[in-house]
Amino acid sequence: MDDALALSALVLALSGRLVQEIHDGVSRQGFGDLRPAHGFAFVRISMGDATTADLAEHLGVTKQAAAQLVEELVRKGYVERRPHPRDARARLLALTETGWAATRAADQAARAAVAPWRDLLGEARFSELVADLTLLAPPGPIRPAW
Amino acid sequence: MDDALALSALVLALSGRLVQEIHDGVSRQGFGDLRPAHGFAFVRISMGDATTADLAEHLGVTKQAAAQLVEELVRKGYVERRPHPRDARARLLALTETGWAATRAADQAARAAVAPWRDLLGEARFSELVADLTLLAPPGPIRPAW
DNA sequence: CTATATGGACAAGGAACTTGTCTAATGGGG
DNA sequence: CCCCATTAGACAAGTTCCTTGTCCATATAG
Repeated sequence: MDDALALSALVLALSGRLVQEIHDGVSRQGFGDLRPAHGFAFVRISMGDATTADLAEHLGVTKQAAAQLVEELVRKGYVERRPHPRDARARLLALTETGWAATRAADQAARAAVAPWRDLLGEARFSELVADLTLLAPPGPIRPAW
Repeated sequence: MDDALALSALVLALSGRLVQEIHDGVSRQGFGDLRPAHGFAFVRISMGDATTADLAEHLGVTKQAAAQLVEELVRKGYVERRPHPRDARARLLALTETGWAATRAADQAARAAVAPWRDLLGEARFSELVADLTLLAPPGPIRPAW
């Protein structure tokens, strides 16, 4: 009956370790100046058509906080600001080649972190796990901390 | 093949929403002055025999940061410092009755957040999910952010 | 054309963490 | 029994990241 309480603890524990391992993997691949929160910004920016205000809503922070984060990512060479085709106020955000490289590094680290799970569970249970979590997945943006 | 990448995103998304829902539930039950990070401190303190240094290691922060967090929780009435029976330097941390009440509120919020998952998956798949995640669960402390 | 809303910049403040230093107590090895 | 390296915790200062508040330029509805 208290599966429910245990399950919430398991998800939190698993997520915490996953964040840590992805961050470590990204750092080891030469992107030591990125923190977990940056990854969530990359997710939104790589989707395209993102302004700073869009990013703020995606991350669940104020637009000033998003603007500071963008400024940092631009300064470090991961993101560039391009003019918006239909709105002279706005700037479209885009990943630079370095930004895409960091994204690939994060993806690789995420795959490496999850790979042992496939071995532990076996192929069948692993696929079921993916299917189950897909059912439970929230519709909204991916907010929290990696 | 890219189940692995999808799975890591799913775990992060699920964890993020879980943290948010637990925090909201705890706030609604009258503990609006607690933040997600406090919950992880409560986990360690409720296990007993915790000093500030123990707490720091559990949370993965410096002992100064842990000391500030303890000071805040003491000031708000959730935690008390008791003399250590065998070490005059150290102080044992313990939850007050208010601290236990907050812990119960968090447990209830966690159960409420997970309850819909049981309905979505059905009893059999839900039990399998708990079993699978138990296999994958890291041995160490529950670190991250709720 | 005017009124309101929106994207973004600028500035100041606050919350939570860090590093650095200090004192007092502990506990192992001579 | 006594050093002395180690450890628990307090105190102080600095950094980082986020907030609130304000402003301007542009967009859009009526």
